[in-house]
Amino acid sequence: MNTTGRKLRADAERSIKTIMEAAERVLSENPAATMEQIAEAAGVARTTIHRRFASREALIDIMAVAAWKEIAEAVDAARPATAPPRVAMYQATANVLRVKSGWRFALAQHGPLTGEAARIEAEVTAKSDLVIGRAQQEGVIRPDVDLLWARRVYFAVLTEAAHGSFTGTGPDPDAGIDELATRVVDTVLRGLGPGKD
Amino acid sequence: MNTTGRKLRADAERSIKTIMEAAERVLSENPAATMEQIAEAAGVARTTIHRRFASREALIDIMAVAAWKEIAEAVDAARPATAPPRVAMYQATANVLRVKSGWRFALAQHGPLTGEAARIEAEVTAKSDLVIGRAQQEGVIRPDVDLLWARRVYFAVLTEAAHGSFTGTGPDPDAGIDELATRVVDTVLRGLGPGKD
DNA sequence: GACAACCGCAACATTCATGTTGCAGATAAG
DNA sequence: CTTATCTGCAACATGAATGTTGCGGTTGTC
Repeated sequence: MNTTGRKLRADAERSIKTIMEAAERVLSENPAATMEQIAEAAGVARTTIHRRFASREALIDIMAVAAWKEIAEAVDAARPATAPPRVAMYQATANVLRVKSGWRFALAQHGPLTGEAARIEAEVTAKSDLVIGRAQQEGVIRPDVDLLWARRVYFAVLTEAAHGSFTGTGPDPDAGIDELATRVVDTVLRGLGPGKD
Repeated sequence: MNTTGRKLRADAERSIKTIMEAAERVLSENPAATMEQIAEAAGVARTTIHRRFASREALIDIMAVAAWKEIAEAVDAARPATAPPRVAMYQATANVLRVKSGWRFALAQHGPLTGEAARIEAEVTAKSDLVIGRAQQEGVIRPDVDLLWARRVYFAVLTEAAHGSFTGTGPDPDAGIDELATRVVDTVLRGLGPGKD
């Protein structure tokens, strides 16, 4: 396989991309799917996968890194350190939902992450905590709320929202995502109950 | 193995119980654990497991059924059809959290459930919807909230709360659970933000 | 157009989990 | 106490998935 970062030919790069996309598709429906099934879905021979990825584990790890990089970009694009907390939360939620729809498997927790992926995940977590902390300082989150709990709840609802309901790229795929993001932030901050009665 | 419901000897029943408990322990830490590892944790020979359970799949399925039965009892004990919605929600949450702490693996989603377990899960879902629907009628949940979304959010937060934080049976193991249940219901209904400002 | 890289295919080696069988000794039940 | 059941152990069968290698043909690259 290719451990060295040597320059690859164009068709090889294409194979890698095709394989990772197929793997994501197949594994998101059946995490125990075999290399054979992935190869078939990708339209390549099984040996080609082994040529490009040292092992099944390596393939999954590389997918996780790629996915988490996109998540990190999605969060950064929401300007977590500078934008008003509410805006940052909404933006990050929408961006992350978009990324999650394409990396359902790679972003699912398969035990604790390791290596590069773990590092990026930690970065994302830190940035999330930053936003949540700023949100509390500015009164968007109550002062008595534990921030660790706040993050866990936010992640849980975000992940739940990402399940299903990515039904086909209709006329405007972003409309659904934007609405979903609004609902996530709204639910986490206001809850499901009435304000005061 | 034992397909027929014949009367088993006391030691056989004991084995079954021990195996299921060990399986829950081992599989909750590593869902891909082998029968060998489960047998070792249970202190029995691997062949004994196969004597009591037709296959790995059967073992897991039986565990799922047992776990969901306990969940169903936990929900029923909260009187979902008659108790005031807030009370029922709180009671069900506390009861379910207790059960979840002992059946982490068996209650995790391993693809859609089948057979008996699926039936019980559907029952539980129906009763949850009942409580949530009554909650909305009585104004505990806003009228504009989609009930399917409400259930999904509630389940997501409940599951999140069940992760970790079952640290040892201290002097009063229920104190932690009760506090956790309060926090779950409070978070879902009030959210993390201020009431009005 | 020449050369190197890449792919499909077939064949093989290896490892590992699952499930079975038979038997000798232990243990519950009546 | 007698009998049927249960367990551990050792051995075996099977099947499946992973990973490797070599070759002939194809496809980028310069």
